[in-house]
Amino acid sequence: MKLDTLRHSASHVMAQAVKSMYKNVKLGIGPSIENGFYYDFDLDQPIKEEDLPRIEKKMREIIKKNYKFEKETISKDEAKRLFKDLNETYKLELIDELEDGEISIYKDGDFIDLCKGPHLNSTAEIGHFKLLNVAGAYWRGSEKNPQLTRIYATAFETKKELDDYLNRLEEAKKRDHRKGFALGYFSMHQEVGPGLVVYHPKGALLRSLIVDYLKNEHLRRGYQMVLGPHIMKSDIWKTSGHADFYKENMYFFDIEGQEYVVKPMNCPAHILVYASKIRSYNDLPIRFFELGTVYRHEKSGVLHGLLRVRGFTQDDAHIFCMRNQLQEEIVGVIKFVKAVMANFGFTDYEYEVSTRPEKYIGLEHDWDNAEKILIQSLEAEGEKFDINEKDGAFYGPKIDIKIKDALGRPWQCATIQCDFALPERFDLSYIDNQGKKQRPVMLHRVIVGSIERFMGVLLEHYDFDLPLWLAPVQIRMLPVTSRAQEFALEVSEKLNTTYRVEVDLNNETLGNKIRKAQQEKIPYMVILGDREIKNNTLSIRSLKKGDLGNINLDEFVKVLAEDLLNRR
RNA sequence: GCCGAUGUGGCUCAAUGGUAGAGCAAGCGCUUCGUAAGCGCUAGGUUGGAGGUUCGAUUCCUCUCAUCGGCUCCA
Repeated sequence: MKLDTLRHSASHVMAQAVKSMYKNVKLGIGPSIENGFYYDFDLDQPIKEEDLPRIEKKMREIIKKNYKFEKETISKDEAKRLFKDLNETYKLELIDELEDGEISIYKDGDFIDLCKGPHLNSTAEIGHFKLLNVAGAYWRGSEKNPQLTRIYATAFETKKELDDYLNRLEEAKKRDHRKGFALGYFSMHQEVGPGLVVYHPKGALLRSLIVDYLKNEHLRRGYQMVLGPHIMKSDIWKTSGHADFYKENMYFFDIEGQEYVVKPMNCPAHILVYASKIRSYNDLPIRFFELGTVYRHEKSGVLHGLLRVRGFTQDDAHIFCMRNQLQEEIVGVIKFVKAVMANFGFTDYEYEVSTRPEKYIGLEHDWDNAEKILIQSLEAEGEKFDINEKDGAFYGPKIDIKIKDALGRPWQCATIQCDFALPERFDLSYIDNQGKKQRPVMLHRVIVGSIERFMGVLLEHYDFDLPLWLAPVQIRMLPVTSRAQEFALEVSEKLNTTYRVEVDLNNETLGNKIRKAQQEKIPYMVILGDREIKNNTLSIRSLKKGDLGNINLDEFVKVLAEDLLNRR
């Protein structure tokens, strides 16, 4: 039995239950999805989360009655009459778009739905299900359409599979990176504004570790650092096209009658550096890198912790090259992404190629060409990918790379975008070996994407238990009694030239200090008491492995050095 | 932006149309302790903000801000 079939049948039963419990319900669609299913309803009154158990109860009654799922095929006209009688206006809209000929409907008990199937034999075969949450969703995914009430749910054949899935959801909730607000990483404030992050010591340290690493990796791969101002006159954004195509996301303001923009992207400054002198084909490719902080006016409803914010910093670079260098550059970036991500502990990727959208600038021919090169680059790297039709940026097609975390959830981080349009708009050129002016091609690319988002993903991936090189506090000294405090400070002095060390001088029991260090996910605890003072050794406790026994300082330093190399 | 929900001390949560209570955290004191919570005391809140209803609002209503679950959008 296919899970999809089971879930889709469960969605019919859910619709059946809702229709029997509420008046004037109109049905949207009710497909099975990756981890469950949903059904959309147009209702007179809202369904609330607390109503879900009642709907579940009704569903169980329906399942118990063991209705057969019966398929019937009728003509398009008959279907129209049938769903008109049922007052299912959304279904009528769907029927209108179906080809003429036979249309299939499914019945179970008194419930009829437009549906191409397949279904289980009867409702009793629906295994174990759970309604999860209620949400608003636009009819057919367009914000111009009315908003329906969507109930998300899931179903499995066995109770164990259902419980396992619900446990995974719990686990994901426990790992929520927003715990970092309480753990001293960062904060957001009503009075500062939504989507704007304030970094606290741990967060600022983690951020700077990530940023330092990225800087070094770029420099040794032939990127040059550049830096643009955070505000620029709107003129340059008119040239770039952003003032037209990206307007609703930009912050405009006025200075002495001049219109300015807080930069939402870093490309214009990089382009100005490129254009600042005559470039030879010998100079290409030129790779400009900036840890560029940008501000984008994201709609209030889309903000989400660190994963979607209004002010963020990108590890952004623009590569200017000749057309015949494009594929090599793209392959280089793909390799770069994989190297960086592996170093942070991510080894599972998903690739998507997004093609020309409705709103675009540039020539159709260039778009087609660029799409071809992106696909060839992925093939050259032996990577599988999906095509995301019409989802490119307005200036060019792109490859999006998603990393999968410890719980198997995909996160969009890296993106590689081809651009034939901006070089045209800014009249960029290089001199070829014939002494003639040529137009370079531009690549926009980020590796981790937004430092903010990446930190959120990292924290959830590791459940705050960061690898040693990224741990804000690497070692905490725990003196057992006040007699050991001096020794603890002494050892700390020796270690803190290389490592981030704290000494817990609180008047607490050892158990209490260990508990706190464990909760704060500090990788190494060094326990010091009379025994250690006497033998001049350290009692090491590892966050993950527990008591490692007594060793001397040199041996501990070796353990640390070893662990630092372990970047997974 | 849209649909729905939520908003109580630093954190997690309780309570009520008659001006709020606990645990953790914090401060002080006692305790000097061996691998995940020692004991006691103290302090801390104009219940997100504004307005309204009421003799009286934190509780009811309206607006607003923020957050959460989604949709659309996206790094």
